[in-house]
Order: sequence, then structure tokens, then C-alpha cells
Amino acid sequence: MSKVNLKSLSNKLNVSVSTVSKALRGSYEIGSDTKKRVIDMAQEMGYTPNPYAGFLRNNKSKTIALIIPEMTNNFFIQAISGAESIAQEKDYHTLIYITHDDFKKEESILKDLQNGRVDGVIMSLAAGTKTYDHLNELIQSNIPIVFFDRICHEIETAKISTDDFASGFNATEHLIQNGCRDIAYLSLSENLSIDNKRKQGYFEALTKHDIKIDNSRIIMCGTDEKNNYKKIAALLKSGKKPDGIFASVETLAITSYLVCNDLKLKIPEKIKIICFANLITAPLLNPSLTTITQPAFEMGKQAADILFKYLGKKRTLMSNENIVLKSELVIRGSTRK
Amino acid sequence: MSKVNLKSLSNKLNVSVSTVSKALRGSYEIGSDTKKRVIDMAQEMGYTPNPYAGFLRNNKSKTIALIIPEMTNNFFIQAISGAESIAQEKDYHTLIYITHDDFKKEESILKDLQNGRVDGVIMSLAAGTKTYDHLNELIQSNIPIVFFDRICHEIETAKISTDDFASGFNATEHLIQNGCRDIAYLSLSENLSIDNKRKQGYFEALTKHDIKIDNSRIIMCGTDEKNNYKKIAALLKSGKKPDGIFASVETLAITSYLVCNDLKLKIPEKIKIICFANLITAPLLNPSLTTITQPAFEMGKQAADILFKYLGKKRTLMSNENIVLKSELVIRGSTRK
DNA sequence: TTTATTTACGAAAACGATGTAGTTATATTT
DNA sequence: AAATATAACTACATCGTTTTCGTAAATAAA
Repeated sequence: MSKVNLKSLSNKLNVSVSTVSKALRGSYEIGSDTKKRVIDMAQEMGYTPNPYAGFLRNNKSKTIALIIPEMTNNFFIQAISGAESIAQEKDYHTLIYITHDDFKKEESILKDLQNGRVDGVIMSLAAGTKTYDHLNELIQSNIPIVFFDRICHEIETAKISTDDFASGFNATEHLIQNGCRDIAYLSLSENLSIDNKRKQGYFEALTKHDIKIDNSRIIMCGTDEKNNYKKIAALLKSGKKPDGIFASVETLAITSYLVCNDLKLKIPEKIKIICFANLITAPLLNPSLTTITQPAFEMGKQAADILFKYLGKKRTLMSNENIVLKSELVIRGSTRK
Repeated sequence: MSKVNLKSLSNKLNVSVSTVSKALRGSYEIGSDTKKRVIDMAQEMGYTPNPYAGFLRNNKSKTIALIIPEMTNNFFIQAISGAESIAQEKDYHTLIYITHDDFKKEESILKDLQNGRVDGVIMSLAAGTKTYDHLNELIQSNIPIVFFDRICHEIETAKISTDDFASGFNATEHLIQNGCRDIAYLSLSENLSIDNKRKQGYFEALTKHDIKIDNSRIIMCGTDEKNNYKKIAALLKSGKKPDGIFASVETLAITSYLVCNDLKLKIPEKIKIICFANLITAPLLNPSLTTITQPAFEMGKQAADILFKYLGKKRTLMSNENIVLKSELVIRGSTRK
């Protein structure tokens, strides 16, 4: 199958390459009969433009990048699903990158995007990210970034997040109201602002209800499941185990459930669990899991919307919008009094 | 930030563009001192090559496409996760497309890929796909396709699947051995070979155990959750409801659970459920869900491996490999006798 | 009829990187 | 010293588009 491009079309039709190009783009410069001839022939020969030629010419790739920390978290799946749906609507293509919460990987991915491979980036920070030079460099290369969920306050750009402080507060207060007095907070990473805000909300609720803050109840988990299991198991095996667990992310709640299963610790009788999660199976778990559920799909959509709004305009600076959506506390069996 | 490209580098260094290019690619034609000068300057100015220029020149994009039917299925998430991990290893970029099980969408996505946007495609067919012209066209445009799971037998290329017939047989026999005599099969789509094979396995097991095949027990579900709910609810509300359900995909089992919850139908006492699934929460459900679990991550990896092996070689035809991995039957509470 | 305008097209220069085919020097061989 | 080889570079065409700038013919205005 020989290549069909503008040149081969122009040969067949005995017109110039520019005429073919203009005809296909519907330029007013081309007569309507010629236009039809060209379009028909293009159809017949199955012409599709070489995307990269156009990108090179216009410095526009019609491609965006989605950068997420991991795939084993329904929140991110739903969020990229939302972003992808908008991209598809806008006839954009979507590159996906997983950082596995590794700073080095995030850095190298961004570097790879610097020279115009994408028109824009939608991302959520890796847990391991503490410095932001790589982000600034990308923006200085004229590639806009929209953050969602794990946003970076230090960068001036658009950010979509949820009311993490309030949610952390509500989750904790919900546990307290259902009888918990000694609540452990399972943290994913100290680097993440969302984690810190959730934790601040947790502190605030404890304070409000006159419960002494005990820093040993902040369990520093991470991305290594086995390690998390060990830490949570140690917590729940200890003599003075907590009566409530507030897991900052989905996987930590799942691991907590597994530990409780293995230790034959009854939820919610012996310990109550609440968790940030977008699990479809949350209502079907044993017991059903009380969650703070973020509007993940909507967040992805809005992130994409903002990005495309910006891409439509010409080269102003991306504004420092800070969109905050509300999460929903869905009360289920795991926190029953 | 003005653009840094070969030309701007060559200006700074007072050498030609070709020298810069060759120096950066380590050509033997360039003296070692010049080489160092160039490389240092490139480093200093933060040069990264414009990807599209190279693609245009070499007709290679270092990009692959992952095309999947949906994201609300952990199988696909794990599979693309596996494929992405290999792509990242090989320094390839990964475009992702969701067909939402829609043939038209699949068709238009493939058309969009035809002119060299990607070097290869890894995909799973949409449930709505019955004709394969769009697939053949892509291959004729010299873009190789590797199928996984929802493979297309009609196309000569590499395919990664699991032992669906055997799994269907085993799942059904497992139900029978635990006392079921009237098993409903929840089908996703008649178009999909995997669905048909699973169903054939189901038939075979029924026959082996002298259970009459009843075609009204084949419930044609689809991608519309609400509709599935209605159909399953109708099935379980009817006077002669089945004593076992074999769900061909994850979501159908989840919906079945929801229906049973709402109808207060006890699993596994009143009805047993088994399902193809890659749910992390399967052991935590109420009751824990017996699954046939496919090696999804491994399938994605192998699909990518084969694709890259082919991309490494020069332009032979893609061989008609048919790799079949084994799924695992994980017995849990939902099929307990 | 002469001059301006419109219509419909073509030539050619980008976009940025690569690689072939020169072109100088310098070094080596005869 | 002349011929040849080698080292180290440069010029330029190329990939497939898009787009600016021409330009010729046809039409309209003077």
C-alpha cells in the first residue's frame, strides 16, 4: 500500500500540492468544482493527513498528557476517565503516564514532554515529589499544567481539588460521634498537601471534641502494600489499639480490612473504619465501608475543561484558579455505632 | 523562553546544524572536543529534541496506542497497567483510547491512527464490533495490532487470551459440584469470542453433568448498568429463579450482588454467584466472591512484549501467534455449599 | 480602452531533525 | 614531492504539511 499524501494526490489530480491542501481545508481560495474533485479523490484514495507534519508546522499536537501516580486507585481511574471523555470530545489525543509515586519518574516524564509533544498536561503529584523545578520548567516551556487532587500550591496555575480539610474534619467527627475516642490516621505521604489537609481536619475534629492529639496515632504508610500491612497489623495487634481508623486513601482501607480479617477483629464492633474512596464495591463489603467519596469523574472533566479553555485562547498566562469541589460522606456499616 | 533547537545551538557554538545533530547522537564524524562543547551547551540551554521533527523524518513515533472498551473493569485497568509498564521501560509513549464498547467510536479511533500517529496498537475489541474492515485497514497501513482478551480471530496477528472455554467449564462445574442445578449465564455480548467461549464451556459442563441446556437462562446483558439491573432483577424475582449465576464479567457480578441485596436474597444460601473478575475487594465482599481471575497485568505485559519484539525487527508481517494464559479459579464464599 | 479588482490557482519557504554527499584541511603512504 | 587516505566538519535535500506571497486570467470599474 503506497503512501497517499498531498503530493500523490496532487499528481493524480494535476494540481499543485497547495491547491490540494487548501481544498481539503475548505479554503475560499479554491473553486468549488476543484474542491469537489480533490475531496472526492482524497476520499477514494483513503487519504489521512500525517499528523506529525502538521504538528511540526503549527507547533500544536492536539495531544494532552495525563500523569497520575498509580492505577490501583479508583479515584484516579475515574478522574482520567473524565478527562479522557472531554479530550475525545475535543478531538484531542491522550497520552497517559504513571509515575508510581516516584519523583524521578515524574521528573523524567515531564522532561520528555517539554519540547511540544503535548499541548498541555493534567496531573496529580507523585507522593515522592518534594521539589517543583520540573513543574516550573515545563510551564516555562509554554506547556500549561492543570493539577487535580494532589495539587501543587507552589505553582501558579489552575487546580482542581476537593474540600479536604472539611472532609477530614467530617470523617473524624463522624467517627467520634459514633463512639470513637482513639482514632488512628493512616497517612500516605507527608509531601502531599491533600494528605496534610485531611490530617489537619482530623486534628481539628479531635481538638473540637477534646480528644488529645497523639502523634503516634499518625501512621506513616506508603506505596508498598506489604509494608502498609505490617504497619497496620502492628497497630491493631498492640495492647492499646485504636477504636477507629481514618484511612486517607482507598488502598489503606482495603489493607485495613484485610488485617482485621486476619486478626478476626470485628468491624465496626471492635474498630470502625472510614476512608477516602471511590470503590464501587464499598456498599458490598463486609461490612459495607463508610467513605468520603470525591467527585472523581467530575474533577477529571473540569480539569480537562479548564485546560481546553486555555488552549483555545492564545497564549496568555494560565490563571491561578483554585476550584474546590465537594466530597460526599457516605455513611455505611463500617462506622456503625 | 525562546526556543532551543539545533539551530539556536549551532548559532551559539558557531558550528553547523548538522554538526550539532551528529555530536548529540555521538557520531564518529565529530571530534571529541567539539562533541563535548556541543553536549555541554545542549545541557546548559536545556535542549530537548522536537519529537515531531524526528517522527516526520523517520516515520517512527515511539508511541503506541492502547485501545480498551471501558475503564470500569479492573481487568482492563490491570492490563493497560502492564502494557504501560513495558512501554515506559522501552521509552515509548502510550496513547489511550476508550471505545465505550461502541463500534463507531472504535472505527473512528482506528482511522485516526492510520497515518502513523502510532507505531503499533494493543487493543481489546468493543462489544459492539461485528465487522473487521477497520482493523484490516490499519494493518494494511503497516500498523501492527496485538489483541488481548477480546481478540479477533478473523485477523492474522498476535493475540493474547486466556483459556476461556476451560474457565467457563470449570466455573460452571464448580457451581454444579456445590449443588447448583439451574445456572444462569450472564452474557455481555454475542459478538465477543471470549463471551462465546465462556458460554460454550458453560454448556459443556451442563451437558457433562446431565443438566438440560435452557436458552432462556442465557441473559443478554450489555453495557447499560440500569438495564442490566432490571434484567437480573427480573430473573431473580421470577417464580422459577436459578440457583446459580455465572457472570461473564465483573460488573455483572457486582450488579447481581446489588440485586440480591435489594431482594434480600442470601448468597450463597439461596443463590450462588461466580464471576470473571479482577476485583481487589473480592475477598472482602459480603460474602466473599468466588472468581475466575485472569492474569491481567501479565497479559498486558505480554501483549506489549510481542509488539515491541515486532517493532524492533524490520517490516516482516506480524505472525499469527496465539498465546493463551491460564486463569485461576479462586473459590470463596459466594459459591459455598 | 485602460485600469482596478476579484477569482483561482501555484511556487516556495517554513517547521526541526537527520543523513547523504560533498569539502576542506591534515596525516599517511608511495 | 605527489598521491592518497583520513578526520572533522558543512551544505542541502528530505519528511508532509501549512501558509504567505505571487501571478495569470477573468471580471468589473473608470
